[in-house]
Amino acid sequence: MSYPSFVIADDHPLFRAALRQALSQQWSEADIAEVGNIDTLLSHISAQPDIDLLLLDLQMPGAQGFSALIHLQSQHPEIPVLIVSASETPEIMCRAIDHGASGFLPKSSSSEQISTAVQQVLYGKRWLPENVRYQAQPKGEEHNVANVIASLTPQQFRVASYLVQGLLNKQIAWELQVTEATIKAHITEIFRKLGVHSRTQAVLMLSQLDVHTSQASRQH
Amino acid sequence: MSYPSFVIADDHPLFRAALRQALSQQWSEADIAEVGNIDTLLSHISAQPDIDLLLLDLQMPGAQGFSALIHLQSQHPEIPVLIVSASETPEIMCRAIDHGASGFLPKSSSSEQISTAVQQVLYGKRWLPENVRYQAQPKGEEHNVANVIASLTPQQFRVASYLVQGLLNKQIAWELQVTEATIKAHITEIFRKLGVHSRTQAVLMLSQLDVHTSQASRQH
DNA sequence: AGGCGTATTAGCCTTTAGTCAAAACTCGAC
DNA sequence: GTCGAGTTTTGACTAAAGGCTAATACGCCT
Repeated sequence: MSYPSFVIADDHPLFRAALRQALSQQWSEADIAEVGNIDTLLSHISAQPDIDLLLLDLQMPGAQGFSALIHLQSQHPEIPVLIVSASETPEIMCRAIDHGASGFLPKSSSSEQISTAVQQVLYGKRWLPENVRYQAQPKGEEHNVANVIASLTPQQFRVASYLVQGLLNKQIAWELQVTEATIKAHITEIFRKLGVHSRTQAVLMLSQLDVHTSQASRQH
Repeated sequence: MSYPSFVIADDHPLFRAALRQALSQQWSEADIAEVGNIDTLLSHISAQPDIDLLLLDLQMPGAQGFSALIHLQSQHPEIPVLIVSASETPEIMCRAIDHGASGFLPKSSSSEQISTAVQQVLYGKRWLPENVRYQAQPKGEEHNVANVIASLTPQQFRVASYLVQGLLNKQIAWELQVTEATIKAHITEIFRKLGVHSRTQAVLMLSQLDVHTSQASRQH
């Protein structure tokens, strides 16, 4: 692994650049890719599955909360994921670990801490901030919803992501460049897997996995 | 102003470095200071009040929300402040302007957009992202979801409660012993007060305030 | 080759959602 | 009392959602 391959998934170009800078100091020959949304991330992984570490932001356009992490773990369980997030609460960190992340890195970390964390995760170890110790979260309804999310196909997952952002079928169709009929077919299948019979109930279930920060739903 | 003086106030060392990088590309001779908390910022301003522009993060330890901005504006109204925040909602941007900020820059901005914004603010102009137009907040200070809920009439609140449980209009009508048309009228009014245009977006907003009690959505 | 799952789309139909204008009902103020 | 603002209610109308069947295409596996 003398030339590690990294992927940085974050919607802030400046922060991506900063992460790249921190990584390239330690691994000068690394292959570092940057993506700004989930769609691009999924496409990139499909085209180039040989990834040593994915640095993933929890708050990204196209995926609320842990849904992207869960989906990635089911589709590509061999890729280690280091969550990089502005959230600092131990609860969110442990939930990320529960959903398959290899580590959690607050965005307030210094360049040195980032290097340390990445190195630990590359060695196969788990990493959390010094003051946090892992503690399994009580598993309840969230676990069931997580299983459903893991069972969604990639395209179904994209549709679900837009669905839980409050978009209309017509808008989702435009975003994914398909017709509305296709979206309806996917949504019907998502309902079946979730065990619900209306859009509202689906949104309520999926939004359980949201990291409850302070984000308003998208306006259009 | 051939040698402008900047102050970057953000609690993320990596992001501070990225901002410094973006600024020094345009203003190679600039005097750029970095602070990571409000106390240091206030001390720095006292010692060195000759500042051309302050780039201020809204989420900083020592000052929740707009309090730091308000305080700075009252103590040093002559210092232009460009808010740099992860928040992307037009409402927060306009509230920042209302509290005296000279501009608002989402953290998702590119290096070029940052240069443009800083330049505009240095020229004394106001700056907002392209797709956002300034609009004074009509509802006074706080227009959050809690306030909207407080403004609902009793019947509207009942409808909202059933709405956020995933019930269909028909089911709500049955529960409240009125016709479906009545429920629809109430829901339209709830949308207006929430500022949304679809049931899904309303549910997303209202469920933000849900305590983690009755998670399971009701089935028919 | 054939089978299997995924993705896409169409057409047709029913149900649900959402807007608008307009009644009817409350309840305190004058 | 009655005036009026706010609330509650309703039907008519338009848009969106959702079920159903069926067809095409792509890749993957044995």
